[in-house]
Amino acid sequence: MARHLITSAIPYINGIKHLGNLVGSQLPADLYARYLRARGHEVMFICATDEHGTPAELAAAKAGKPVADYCAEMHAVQKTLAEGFRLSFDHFGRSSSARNHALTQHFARRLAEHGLIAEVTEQQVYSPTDGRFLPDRYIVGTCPACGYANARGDQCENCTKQLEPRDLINPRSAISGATDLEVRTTRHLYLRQSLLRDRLRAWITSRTDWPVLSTSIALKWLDDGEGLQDRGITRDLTWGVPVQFPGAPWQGMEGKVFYVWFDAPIEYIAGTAEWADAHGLPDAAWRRWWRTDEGANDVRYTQFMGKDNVPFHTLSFPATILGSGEPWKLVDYIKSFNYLNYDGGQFSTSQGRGVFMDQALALLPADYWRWWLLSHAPETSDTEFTWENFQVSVNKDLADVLGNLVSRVTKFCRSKFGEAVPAGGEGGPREAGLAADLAARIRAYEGHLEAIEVRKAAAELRAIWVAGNEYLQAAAPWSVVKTDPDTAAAQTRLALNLIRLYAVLSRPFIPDAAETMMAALGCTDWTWPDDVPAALAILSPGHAFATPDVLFRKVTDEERADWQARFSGTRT
RNA sequence: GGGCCCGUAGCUCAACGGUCAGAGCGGGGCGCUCAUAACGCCUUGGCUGGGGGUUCGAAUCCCUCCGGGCCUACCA
Repeated sequence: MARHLITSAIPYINGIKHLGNLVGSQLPADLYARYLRARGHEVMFICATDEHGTPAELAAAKAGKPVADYCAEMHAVQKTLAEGFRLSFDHFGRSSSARNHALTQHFARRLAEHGLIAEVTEQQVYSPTDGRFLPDRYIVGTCPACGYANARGDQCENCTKQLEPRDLINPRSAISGATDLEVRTTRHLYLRQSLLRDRLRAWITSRTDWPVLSTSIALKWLDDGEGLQDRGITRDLTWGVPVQFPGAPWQGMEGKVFYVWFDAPIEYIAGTAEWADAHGLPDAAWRRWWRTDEGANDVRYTQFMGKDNVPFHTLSFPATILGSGEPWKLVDYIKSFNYLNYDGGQFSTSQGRGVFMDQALALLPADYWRWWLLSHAPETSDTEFTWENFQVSVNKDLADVLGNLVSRVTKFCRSKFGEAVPAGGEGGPREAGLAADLAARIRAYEGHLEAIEVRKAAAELRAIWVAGNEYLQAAAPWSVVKTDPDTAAAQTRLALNLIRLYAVLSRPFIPDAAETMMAALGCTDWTWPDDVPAALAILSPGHAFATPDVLFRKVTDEERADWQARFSGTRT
């Protein structure tokens, strides 16, 4: 038994996430966590909401609510949706928690003590009308290169030219439209991560087993141009972790908070502390996951994230950890994902394009989405969601291959032997062959899950389901029963045990259906099939079962067309 | 502008520089009748984006062009 710490990139607070967000971190992290638990490992799976930053403040203002209230409400919404998708977090925390405030301030102080914090005075655009400093992209104006009227201060979306806010003609606030912008002097803390460049490079180049997506992005940031740049870690905002606090090694930082990307990854640690608090456990309970001097030496830490998050997890956060000089656990493996596109374009939270988590659950149960998303996870390149593909995949894999298998076996048994595992007969070469075939496939399935090869694992699981149908077709108990009832009974007994085996194996992907299968069999034995022949004999003669309802229904052409039309525009 | 990733069958994807480039879906045929008109078997289908090069051997390595995507440090 090993100990696994798993974190998913924490979803931003300003709204409900779409399926692309889900498949890019939380869902594959859940698959991995569920698999490792099934194998008997000790798992700590942490996620949270990322609640700070300008967009949260603006979203709250738009909703007409205090930002703290808005975040609390949206956290509750996201927590409910996570539960709806059966994301098995040990704790779903909040980056605004007291724990994260304390830890973020702790790390900042430690970094300062090691000479890794610089105070920098700089000029930034301020909008008196909005009462806030404006990030570059919140300043819009006419592009000096192409004349596009709504170019952003960081880049013109029309001609893709990189811009500075001062380049814009007739600049105005993207929030209020105000034009009375002024440049003000402000002072900020910078993380001197350039000083850690060599240590970071040594660490990253030693991670030879990471996906190329993870390492190539990190190396580019380390070596591009003048190399890794120092990074501002504070902002002039009100909602966040205060920079000025008792014991802070700097002065005059009132009214400033830490940058969201500084405090967000620290929430992985703080979220584990929140977990301990929620269970009334002492600090040692969470520190044994994070402090290598307090028991975390044998922990394997895996992070899941979309490719846009990679720089922060390979550079900024490790710089924080390394720079602290304290024995905090560094990540062992970073699994990063490309993007899921929607019907020829991108999913977009800001534009309301695509299918969002709440909408998806209103259409179909979580397992349908989990299966499609995981079996099509964008591991090597961006992947496209289309309704046709979704319909075909769900109907064929879930309804026909797995669901119908459960149905044909239980109904056949009910009609010929009654609703109990039949006695009599014994297996022969065909049954031994099936067990051997399944054993080989299960070992391959385990290998793919341990390597977090999500699509390959899904394909192998499907092949395992298919093997059941192949066996039934070859054994043909519906024919055998006419002349040799004992042999048919043995075949049926094996087939019923196959359902139990499939419930165990499928649970990481489709937890609800797995529970339904197991419940129908009146069984609670979720033991992982290390010994396949033994696993195929757990349900013994006389064990009663119930013929379940349709496990997965099919998506009709009418529904597909309806959904396609309904989700073709933007969310209102 | 710079960097990275991707381009393989109608579709979604596989293939440590090494048997004939493989699966699933779709198409065609056969079988079965227990089952959600479900299942199984067979079959169809590719100049691996174009062009050059390295090599005994290239989907794989190098160059170049074309197409798509992402990042480029103040959105997160």
